[in-house]
Parts: sequence; structure tokens; C-alpha cells
Amino acid sequence: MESVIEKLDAAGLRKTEIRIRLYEYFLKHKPAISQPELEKKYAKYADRVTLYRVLSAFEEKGLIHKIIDMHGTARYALCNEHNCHDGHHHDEHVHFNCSNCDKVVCLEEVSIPSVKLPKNYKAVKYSLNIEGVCNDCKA
Amino acid sequence: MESVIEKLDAAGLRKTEIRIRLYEYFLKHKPAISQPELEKKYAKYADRVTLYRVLSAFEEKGLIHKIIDMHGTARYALCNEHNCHDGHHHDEHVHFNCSNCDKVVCLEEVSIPSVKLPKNYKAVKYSLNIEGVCNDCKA
DNA sequence: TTAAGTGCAAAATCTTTGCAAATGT
DNA sequence: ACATTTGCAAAGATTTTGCACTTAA
Repeated sequence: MESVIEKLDAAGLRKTEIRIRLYEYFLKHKPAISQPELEKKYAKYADRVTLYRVLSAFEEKGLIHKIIDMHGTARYALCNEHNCHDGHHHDEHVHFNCSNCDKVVCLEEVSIPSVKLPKNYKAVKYSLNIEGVCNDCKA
Repeated sequence: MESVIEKLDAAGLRKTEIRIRLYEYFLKHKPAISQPELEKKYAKYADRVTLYRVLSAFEEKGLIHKIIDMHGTARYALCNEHNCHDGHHHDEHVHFNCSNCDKVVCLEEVSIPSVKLPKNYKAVKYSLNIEGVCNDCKA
């Protein structure tokens, strides 16, 4: 639990109850979660709007990163400490969307292969979503 | 103009004014377009709800396919005739999102490279969005 | 104390649904 | 004539904004 306080401190964020709860959530759970899902879990602890604002603050400070999943839903997951910093994310790994349990996980160990684009196209950022059946759901 | 009528016929869709207009739009424009954008262009010709329904019908019949762009917005573009049929889309090419002009185009000639997933993950569908500067916007 | 954070109300989007009226075949 | 398609009204879902109140430091 030390780490939660330290991280919020390091990010220059005040250590409020909801922020501590949410950051602990991200530390404990790998799958990327959406605001509506968080709202169900944390309705008693914070207003919907506060959740949106905490997510934005966490993202700006490099604590979590935003993923757009295959359905177009915005989801958030903990940043890899070595890759993400203030406002600058390196999120260039595969995001796996399970069609069975609907979880979206970062496969940090699977990087996005390079792609040869036509002349005059300049790539800056990549997003590779793969849909299928995940580790937990395979029979 | 022949081709528009024929395609709608072949898809088993009635040839209404708005459907003809929209299908002609897709034939003439490569970039994928969203419903809100179409609404601005076609406000005089059809209701918002009709646009949603025409897009769904076109997608079901394999005339257009849906793309989720890097911002999570649903966009639609013409299907490649050889790859898409009734309810069955093969959309496994790169989608390029230009951060300058905000256009999203299908790079049909750039296929998604294969990715080696960890044991127990089974891939079914891929979506690769690349953000950067497009052909038209490079200085 | 005071700047940052939160809650509430309200609005802005985007999308879906139901039903009556209009249209294509 | 009849099934399909459309328009309108309404509701649901997601996200943003403004402002007064509260809380961390």
C-alpha cells in the first residue's frame, strides 16, 4: 500500500480517498476497464463525473493509459513504469479483446510488428487490437 | 450510375433516394465517414435515424464495412467487392488515421502482419489503426 | 488558508427503439 | 396491395462543463 501513496505523490496528485481506491484497483487488476464499469463498482465512493476526472488526471500524469477497444469503448489500464511518463505514453503493444469474457488485456510482451506504409504516409502511433479467445476462456 | 442501382438490387435493398445518394457517396469517396459527418451533409435528404438505419443495412448486406478509428468513432467505407459478402467482412488491412486532416482511409494494399500470441490466446479478428500524416497532408 | 478536488445539475453527443405515415415493387 | 422504408418523438448511454461546497496540504 506504500506504493499507492508514493505514486500519487510522485505524480503531484492529492491523495484523496477515491484516487487511492482507484489506483489500488489498477494495481490489482490487469484488464483494461471503462468508466461505466468503474461507475458500477465505485458508485458509493464517487460521483460519475469524479471518475471521469480522476481517469483524465491519472492519464495525464502517466499512471494509466487509454485504450480504444474493438467496440470503440475507451478503457484504461496501468502504465508500464518504464514506458510512460507525464503526458507521454508508449503503448505500442498488442491489446487482446476476448469475445467470450469481454476482457481487454495489454499483452506487454507482444509488440506491434513494423508495417511498411505507402510512400508519403508517415506513421506516428500504432494501435493493434486482436479479438479472440483469451487464456482464461479457452476450454 | 448504373452500378449503384445494380448493387442495391443485388443486395436486395429497395432503391430509395437516400440509399442511392449514400451509396454514390461511398463510391466516390475513399475516406471512411461517420454518421455525424453524414448527418451534416445529408440533413436535407434524410433524418438522422434513417442514416443510422441505412448504414446498418449497407453493412449487413456487405456494401460497406465499419471501422473503429483511433478516437473510438465508428466510421464506414466501401467494401472491397472480392472480400466482403452478406454479413461476412474481411477487413484485415491497415486503417490510416491522419492527425492533420482527421481522415481515415483503408490501405487495402497494406495487410496486417501476423503476430505471435502467447500460448492459449486464440486470435480471430485483427484491427490495426495507424495514426500519422497522410499522403495529402505531407508538406 | 487556499488551491485542488468533488458533487450536483445541466447540457452536448451519439445511438437505439416504437409506431404511424409514406414509398417502392 | 403489401411489405419495406422513413420520419418523428422519445429515451438511453456516454462524456463534458459550470459552479458552489469540501478537503488535502
